[in-house]
Amino acid sequence: MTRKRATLTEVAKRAGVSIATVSNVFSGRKPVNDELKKRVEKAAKELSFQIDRAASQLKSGKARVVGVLVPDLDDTFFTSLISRIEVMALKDSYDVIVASSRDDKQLEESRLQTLLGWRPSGIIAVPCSDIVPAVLAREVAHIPTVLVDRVITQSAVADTVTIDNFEAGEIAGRYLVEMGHKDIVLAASSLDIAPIRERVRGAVSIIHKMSGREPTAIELGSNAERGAEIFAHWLERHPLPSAVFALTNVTTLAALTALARQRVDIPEQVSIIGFDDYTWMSARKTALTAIRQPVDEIARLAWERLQIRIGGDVSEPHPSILNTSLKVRESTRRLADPSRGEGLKPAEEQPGETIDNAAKERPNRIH
Amino acid sequence: MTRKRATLTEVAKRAGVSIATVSNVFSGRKPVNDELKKRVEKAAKELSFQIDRAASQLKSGKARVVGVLVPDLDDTFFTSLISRIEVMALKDSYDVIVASSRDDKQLEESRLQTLLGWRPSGIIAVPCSDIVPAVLAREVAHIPTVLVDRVITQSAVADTVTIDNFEAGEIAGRYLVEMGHKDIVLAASSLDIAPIRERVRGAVSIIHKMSGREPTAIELGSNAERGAEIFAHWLERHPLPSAVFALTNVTTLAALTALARQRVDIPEQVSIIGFDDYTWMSARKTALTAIRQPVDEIARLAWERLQIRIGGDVSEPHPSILNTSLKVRESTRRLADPSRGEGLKPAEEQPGETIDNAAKERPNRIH
DNA sequence: TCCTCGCTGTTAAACGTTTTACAGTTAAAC
DNA sequence: GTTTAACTGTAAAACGTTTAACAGCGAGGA
Repeated sequence: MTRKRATLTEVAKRAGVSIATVSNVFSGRKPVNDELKKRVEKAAKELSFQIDRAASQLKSGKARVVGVLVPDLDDTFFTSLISRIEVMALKDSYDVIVASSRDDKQLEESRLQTLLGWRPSGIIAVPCSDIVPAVLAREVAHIPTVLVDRVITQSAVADTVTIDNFEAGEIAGRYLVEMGHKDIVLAASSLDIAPIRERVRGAVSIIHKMSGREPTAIELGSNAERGAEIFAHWLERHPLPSAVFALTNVTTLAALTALARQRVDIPEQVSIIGFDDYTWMSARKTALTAIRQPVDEIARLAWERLQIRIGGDVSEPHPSILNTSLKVRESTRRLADPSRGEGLKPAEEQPGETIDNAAKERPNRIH
Repeated sequence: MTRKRATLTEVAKRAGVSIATVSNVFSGRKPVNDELKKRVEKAAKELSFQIDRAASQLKSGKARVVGVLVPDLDDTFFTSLISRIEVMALKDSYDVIVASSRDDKQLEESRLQTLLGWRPSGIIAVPCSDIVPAVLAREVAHIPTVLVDRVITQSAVADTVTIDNFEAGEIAGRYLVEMGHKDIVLAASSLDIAPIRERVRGAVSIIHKMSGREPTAIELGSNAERGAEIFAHWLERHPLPSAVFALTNVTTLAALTALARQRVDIPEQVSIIGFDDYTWMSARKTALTAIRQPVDEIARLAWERLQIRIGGDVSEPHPSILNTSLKVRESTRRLADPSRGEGLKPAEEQPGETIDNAAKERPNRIH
């Protein structure tokens, strides 16, 4: 199986040049005579030679890898983030090492530690809790780091890219109240997660301000199936709310599953706003109205920040905060007479219409 | 930013031992006196030292990385594969480098080439077409390789893990015919992909055998949105079929989206069988009946084969073929009188019931 | 003609580990 | 009391690159 791979030396010998020349041909650091270059390339091809990254990295100290850590590789939000990061990484010829912390603080530390062993050019991490991993906090001065999504912007020790979670809560809350909803349930994953708390705060505050009511927040965890059970259980012992606002894509799934199991009609009996924007949300008779996170933008910005840091920038940690938008589709119904709890039309807006807050001031926005 | 990281030598100096001892403490290859070990560990912690993988790998030749190549990091099937592989990799303390070929044969080659540059312990690849990437074909003798999913088992140059695609087609086809469906559409991604052709073959053959009818196969590509448009367009110029069998998770989404846009009721007007089994499929009023691929099993087997090869096994390429099952839920309706094309009950089986072919002979099955 | 310069190519010294061969020390065996 | 064996620790040689430093050699300027 393992006939040893060709080395610089062998290629050099075969092409009748020094190893430095071969190295130059591959790295392009110094010009090489055309005729020699041809010979080297021929020899390399014949031996199917390829630079050994370990050796290259050891000597040069440069890595051309980034480590990406996420809390869950089964969560579409994180994988779509990874997908986009991989695209930009390729463009700048970096490779990507992925690791999942599985929402486990301890595993997070150890995964980060091994990631660091690669001496990567940088780390993009979605922490699994508010508190920045100790490894990262310690190492942040030595390695470019960007924290994404689950972060408290204020206290950050590194660059961050997040959405305006409070505003996301507000947008959904406002829309729901405007549609006449009063009895609203907030389907959170876990209130231990700062961004989730922010979304709740945003929704609660605007709902209270506009309607004087207090929405109910329930925690469904970060597993859809279990979340569905919890929610179903909750539904059994409470009167049907008129609307549900799911705060993550997983709780969206959980709520939808529970509602479907109990044969609750959407939006006739219960309106719902989901979180994140995925194809399956439109692949239904009553397409889902949802808060859309700008995943592309998040990934782009994270990569941009990382490159800036790799480039040697040592300025203060830079927080980027992006805005979400509401994709209005068909899962929220207008209640004609709020007090009666009954209405006519499913939704006023055109399906597909977007209520975008893009025009509003974007604090800390790059450019 | 980049104060240099501590090295073995520095730790050794601080602990007052030789670098060999420090190395032994970390690798555990040779026993080290407890008192010394303590000293070394203390020194290491103080310097927040961590073995440099590049150096380690260069010297030892062992990598503890595997490269994983998939055609699309936005496709849940592939990411769930990666998720499971990452779990097993961690268990055996390997790291995972991911790369996407974006269904581009040329990119596939180059991604594979760079992957190889890491001198990984092995490669797990989902090729983007039938023909095995040239790099891999050339290198397969030197590096443990497992090909997954999109593979022609017979001609494989390396270990393969696939599902029985023909059988998957048969299962769905048989079920549909048994439910009284005759006018069936096969929503394929691309007939250039061997497994898809097999699924089509399986469905066509059994449908023909049982009902004498020929289903129509249409190609929707591997992008859900575009697929939806193509299918919508097709629907406009053809009479409604009584059932759709979607052959991939993306075409499932595409078909569902198109059907929803045209306000077609499922299963009243059209029955549908999807592919793959994801949470969103159950998170709907009429939960989706679908062919389930055993993703866990696929990942487990792929990893197992890889480990066997890494262990030095040089026997003939080993094909593993897994069986799929039909998750019967609510999206297929029984047609009472096939000729009339109208029926009564949505489905005979209990929702959630599984028609499993597990008991059948499993060719080439491990164990 | 001599000197300098630009252009290419080479030599050789690292980079931070792993690992072999060896040395020293103590315990067990005879 | 000597020999052996069992343990631990160390010195030093790689691993395959990158990258100074340097060398050879025409050409152009003085």
